[in-house]
Amino acid sequence: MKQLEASARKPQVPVFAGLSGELGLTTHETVYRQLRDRILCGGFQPGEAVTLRGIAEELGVSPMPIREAVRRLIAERALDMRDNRRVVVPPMTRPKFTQILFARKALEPELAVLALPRLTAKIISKIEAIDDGLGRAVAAGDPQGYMRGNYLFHFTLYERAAADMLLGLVSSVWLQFGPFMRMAYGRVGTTDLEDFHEVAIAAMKAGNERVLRQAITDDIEQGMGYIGDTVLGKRQ
Amino acid sequence: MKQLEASARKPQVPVFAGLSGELGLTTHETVYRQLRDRILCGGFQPGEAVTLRGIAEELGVSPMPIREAVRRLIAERALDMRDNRRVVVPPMTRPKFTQILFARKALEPELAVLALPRLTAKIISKIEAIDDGLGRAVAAGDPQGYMRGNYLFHFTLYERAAADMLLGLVSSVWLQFGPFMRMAYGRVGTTDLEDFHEVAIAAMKAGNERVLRQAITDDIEQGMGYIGDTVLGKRQ
DNA sequence: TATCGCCCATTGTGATCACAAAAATGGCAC
DNA sequence: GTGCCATTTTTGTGATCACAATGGGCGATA
Repeated sequence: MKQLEASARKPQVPVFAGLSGELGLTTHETVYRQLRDRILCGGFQPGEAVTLRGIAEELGVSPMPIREAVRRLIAERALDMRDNRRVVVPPMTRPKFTQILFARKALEPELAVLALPRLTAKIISKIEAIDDGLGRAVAAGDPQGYMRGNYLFHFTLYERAAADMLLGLVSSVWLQFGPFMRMAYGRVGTTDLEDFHEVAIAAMKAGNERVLRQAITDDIEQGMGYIGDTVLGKRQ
Repeated sequence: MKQLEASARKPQVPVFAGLSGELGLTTHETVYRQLRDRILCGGFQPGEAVTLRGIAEELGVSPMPIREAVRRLIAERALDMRDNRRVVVPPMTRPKFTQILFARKALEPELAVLALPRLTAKIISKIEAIDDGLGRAVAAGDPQGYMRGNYLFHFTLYERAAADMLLGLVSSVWLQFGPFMRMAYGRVGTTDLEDFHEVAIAAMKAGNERVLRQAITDDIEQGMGYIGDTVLGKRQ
């Protein structure tokens, strides 16, 4: 069973209304967002193969928009195309992990500091609400909820920096370690971690640049250290 | 006149032998590299519209591989798709310029330092040869030759770092200011600039990490400052 | 002459088909 | 039972067609 009846060509409207309520989006844009969300929240396993026709059938569209969405994710290094033209969720390696850690520490604290003077009380309380939900997800043992909350916490802040170009770089970096957060947080509890998010929120309220920068840096080092130790083994 | 005779379907071999001698490459990969090279070397003007069918006819292939190549370049922010679905070479803005400068200074010196212990005498002399050619291009008033040489100088070094993930980020950054180097270097002579490449090469030979890091940083600041002042006007 | 509205060309999007290569499968010999 | 080769299936790639929307150009009207 393909989608619909086949042979009768579907009306090729550029608006995709089948999956999400958002109108005005192209099909491949919707597909892209779905795949991206799944990667960021741990919906794929590292090493898992991704086939165009497979995703196409799963989402009920033709392989064409899948091709474009996957091609885009490959460009962002969220997916990897092997020499045999097979598309897979790339595995983590120690060198790659080291580079990701460096890039995060080099870019994200700056984004946070750029956002700081542009924060409003409303945005800060929104971030606080996200952090509360994150805490509940941890307590409930819900790794995907935790990952989504963590992502939203950081990017709700970073988006306020109005620095699209840097945000794009950081998004690409996050897409590359998404599947490994899942591996790390899926198997162990996370309640024993010190919460630098609280420190960061306090710094936002106080408008303290130095403390915010340090809190984000600490959060990155702690989170990535935890992921690295769990997935790749203790640092040598 | 389309490509070949049309109506007679072309044999859809995944190997593209029409444009470059490199075999084993898909058509969209070849197209991607061509477009990318043109962007990096100033073959496009900022604001210039890029149409799928236009490029397709120009290169003598169907619009399909163009779609994938353009989609990839959009993901790397080398091209921009407007709301009207028109694809253009994105213009430069002061905020974007500031972000690019920050990202370059945050990432490229590190790549150079990572490459340093992995450099061989052969690689260094290759980089020296590139720098010589670059000097000749400047003397000959050949902006595209200068841009290509400058690109090769930096990336021949960076590639030795064996840090693919960081290299990908930096590549994306370069793709975003490529068209503006052209605007800057196309209209004014570049002979009055101090040559930090020489300093960098000396540091490579001496294995001096600190000097190399500083030389790359200086080169970035000088080059970007020149581009910024020329294209965007003096800094306010 | 200036401006508004209509028509047509252009362009991106999605679907479908054809093809080649790689992977998976099955059968046959030993 | 095991290993190897031929066949089948799966998968990415490229081409072509159909469609909707945007944009430009032309003519009519005030």
